[in-house]
Amino acid sequence: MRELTLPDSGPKRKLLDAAELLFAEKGFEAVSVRDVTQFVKMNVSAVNYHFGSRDGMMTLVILRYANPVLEERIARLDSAERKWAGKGLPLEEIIDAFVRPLLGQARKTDLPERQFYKLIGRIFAENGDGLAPAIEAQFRATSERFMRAFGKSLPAVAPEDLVARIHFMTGGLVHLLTHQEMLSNGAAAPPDMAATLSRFIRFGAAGLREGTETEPLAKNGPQATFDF
Amino acid sequence: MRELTLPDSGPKRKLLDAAELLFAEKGFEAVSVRDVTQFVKMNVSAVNYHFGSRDGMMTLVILRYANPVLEERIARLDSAERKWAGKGLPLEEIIDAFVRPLLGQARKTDLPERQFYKLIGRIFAENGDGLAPAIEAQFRATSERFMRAFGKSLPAVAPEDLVARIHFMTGGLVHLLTHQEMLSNGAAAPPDMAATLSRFIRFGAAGLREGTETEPLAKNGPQATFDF
DNA sequence: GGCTGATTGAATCGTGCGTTTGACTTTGCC
DNA sequence: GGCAAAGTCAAACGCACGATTCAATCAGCC
Repeated sequence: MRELTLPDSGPKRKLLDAAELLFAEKGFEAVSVRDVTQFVKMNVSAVNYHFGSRDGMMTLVILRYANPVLEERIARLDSAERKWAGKGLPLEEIIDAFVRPLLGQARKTDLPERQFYKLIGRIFAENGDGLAPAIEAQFRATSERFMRAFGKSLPAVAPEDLVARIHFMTGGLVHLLTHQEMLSNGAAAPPDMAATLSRFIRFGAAGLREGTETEPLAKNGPQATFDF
Repeated sequence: MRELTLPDSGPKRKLLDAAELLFAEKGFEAVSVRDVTQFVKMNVSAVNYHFGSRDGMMTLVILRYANPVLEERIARLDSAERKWAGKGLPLEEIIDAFVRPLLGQARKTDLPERQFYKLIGRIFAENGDGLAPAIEAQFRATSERFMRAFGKSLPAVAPEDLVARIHFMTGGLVHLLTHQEMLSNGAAAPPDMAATLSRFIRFGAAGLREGTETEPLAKNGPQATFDF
C-alpha cells in the first residue's frame, strides 16, 4: 500500500485541493481539467505536468481519503474484535467501525464538511469500480472483512439474506452521504453528520437483525397477510 | 399529467427503445446520440428530427416508466389506506406499495429485467432532479404522500428521525436497483428481484420501526456502551 | 553571474460531441 | 400520376475536451 506523500503547499497541492472541491460539488465526470485550472488561475497544462493526466489527478484525489478511511475501518474492527475476544460483536459496534472513520477524516480536511461527505459518497458509490487495481482490492478486502464480522454476529441469518441486508445498508449510507441536503426537513439546516450517522447505525442494526429476535408484530395486524 | 402517446412501432419507438437500453447499461451521461443512432443503424439527425434534442429523448425515456411507477405507487397506497380505514397501516404494506410497482412495470418492458431495474434506479437516484418540472412535482408529491403514511403508522418516531430513516431506506432501494449484480454471492446468479424486494421490505420495516417496540437487547451486551 | 532543472505560458492538435443544413427518398392520399 | 408531408442521408458547423508542444520564466546553487 503506497504511502501518499503530498506537500503541504505548492502547486500540486493547490491543484489537488481545487479538483477535490469541484469533484465533490459536481461529480467526477462533470469537471474538466480546464474547470480545475481556471479555478486556481493556473495553466491548463499544469494538470498534465503534475499528474500525467486527468485520470492521474482523479486517482490521487480518491486515494487521499479512500485509503485512510478503509484502513481506519479495519483498525477499528480489529480493536473491537479484540475487545470482545471471539464472541460476536454487537451489530452497532461493527457498523460504528464502518462509519466512524468518515467523521474523523472529515475533520482533517480543508473542505467544507458537506462537500467532503459528497466526495466520499461519490467514491464509495462506485465501490472502487474502475479505480486503480490496488485500491479496488483494498475495497474488496475491507468488504469481505466486514461481511465475516456481520456473519459471526448474526449466525441465524442465511448468507443470501445477510448479503442482501448489508447491501441495503451500505446503499443507504451512500445515499445519505451524497444527498445529505435532502435531510433538511423544511427550511431548517440538516442535522449534523454525527447525529445522522448515529441514526443510521440504529437503523442499520435493526434492519440487519430483523427476524432474529422474537420481534413483536406490528400492532395493526398479522404479517401473514403478505407474501414476503 | 400529459399522457404518453407512443406508437407501437416506427422509427420513433425504435430510437426510444435503443436509447432506453443504452441509458440503462451505461448511464444517462455516458451515451451519445451517435451511440443510439448507430445502435439501430439510423442517421445521427434522426434524434433531433424526432425528439428535437438529446434532452427531449432523455425526457421521454424517463417519462415512459417514471410516470406509471409513481402513479401506481399512489394508487396502491390509496387502496391500502382504504382497506385499513384510518388506522395506521402496517409498515410492510406501505413499503410494498412503494416497491411493487417496479415489478409490474418490469414485466411490461421489452428490456431485459436487469437493465430495466438499472434504468429505474438511475432515474430515481436523481429524484427527479433536473427533470421536467411536471415529473419533478410528481416525485415530490409522491414522496410527501408516503411520508405522511409512514408518520401515521409510526406516531412514536420523531419527525427528524422518520425523515432520516426513510432516507436511508430509499437509498438502499436505489443502490439495490443499480447494483443488483453485487448481490450474486460468489459465482451464482443473483436472486430474482421479487425475492430481493421481499427481503428489502422486511429490512426496511425493521429499520423504520427501530426503538418503537420493546426490542430485546443484542445478546452480547448493553447498548449503553455506545454514544449513539 | 551563470548554469541546471523545475515550472509556467500561449498556442495548437486531434477527437467526439449535439446540432443544423439542404438535398434526396419514401409514403400516403387525391 | 402527382403532390405534399414525413422521413432519411451525408456533410458540415461550432464547441469543449484532454493532451502536447516548445519557448519563456523561475528557483536554487556553484
